[in-house]
Amino acid sequence: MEVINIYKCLCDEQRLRILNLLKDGPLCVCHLMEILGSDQVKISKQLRYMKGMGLIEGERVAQWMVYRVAETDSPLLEENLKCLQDCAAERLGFARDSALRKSLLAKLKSEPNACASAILPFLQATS
Amino acid sequence: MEVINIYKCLCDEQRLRILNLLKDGPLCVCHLMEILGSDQVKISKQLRYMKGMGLIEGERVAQWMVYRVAETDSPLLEENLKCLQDCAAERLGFARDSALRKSLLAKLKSEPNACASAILPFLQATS
DNA sequence: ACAGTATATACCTTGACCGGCATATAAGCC
DNA sequence: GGCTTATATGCCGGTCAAGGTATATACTGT
Repeated sequence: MEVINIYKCLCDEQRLRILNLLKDGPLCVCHLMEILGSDQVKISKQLRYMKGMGLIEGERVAQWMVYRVAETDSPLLEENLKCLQDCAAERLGFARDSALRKSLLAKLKSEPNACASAILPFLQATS
Repeated sequence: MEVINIYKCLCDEQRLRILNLLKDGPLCVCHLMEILGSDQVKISKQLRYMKGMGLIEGERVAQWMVYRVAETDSPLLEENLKCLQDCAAERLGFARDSALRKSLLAKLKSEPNACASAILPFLQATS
């Protein structure tokens, strides 16, 4: 995970919001679309970009792709995501996004659909 | 100091090196040119960019421009510069740059020239 | 094999930034 | 007012990234 690449990912608001969501646990594309209120192509492109930069990893589960923050030896990204939560949360709507994420996952647990049953095993770690 | 703007400045290696130098105290353009081994136009453009983003401030002293990291309420930049020193110093040659900065300032103090006598008052705070 | 869902990619246009070169501005010195 | 030094800006061509639209791929279920 190259220093410059980390910053290249962090310098876009949509990517920041995605990373803020993924730092709390993996999500699949359809969830990101719903939480961020964006369209599939835009999200896919940002994910591809960040994957190319080594920040995130994707794993296919049936028809879905589950993305997560990549394991790393550099504390830089982790440190930034933590710091952002304190000093920029409201500015970027992180709280709203995280709340949406939480209610979305809760709904998936209480009313599992196909997608939910496919990805829930990956989400248990994060409630 | 906008979060995104901070990251836009941090995602370029030359700008990172400049910020790493300025975090230890103000410098003028000619010193940055010498330490970074780069040419005047490139340096000036990067400084202008970062000034536009609110990361640094410039002050004219006679013929020279003295640049420093802007005062800020957000700890994000400071936190990153600190973190970079630990986790990316060698990768980006920070140590070499800082050593050059130190020897340059030492030389300015022992053999003051026109430039030195103009900017030394601004550098006292940082040894 | 076919249809449907989820996701990725290709192509195009636009805008941002970078490097190189030339030139302009600002200040000091004679 | 000219000359020099220090720094900034304008223009241009190249590259990279973003948005939009269309299309391709991967997987599932029948």
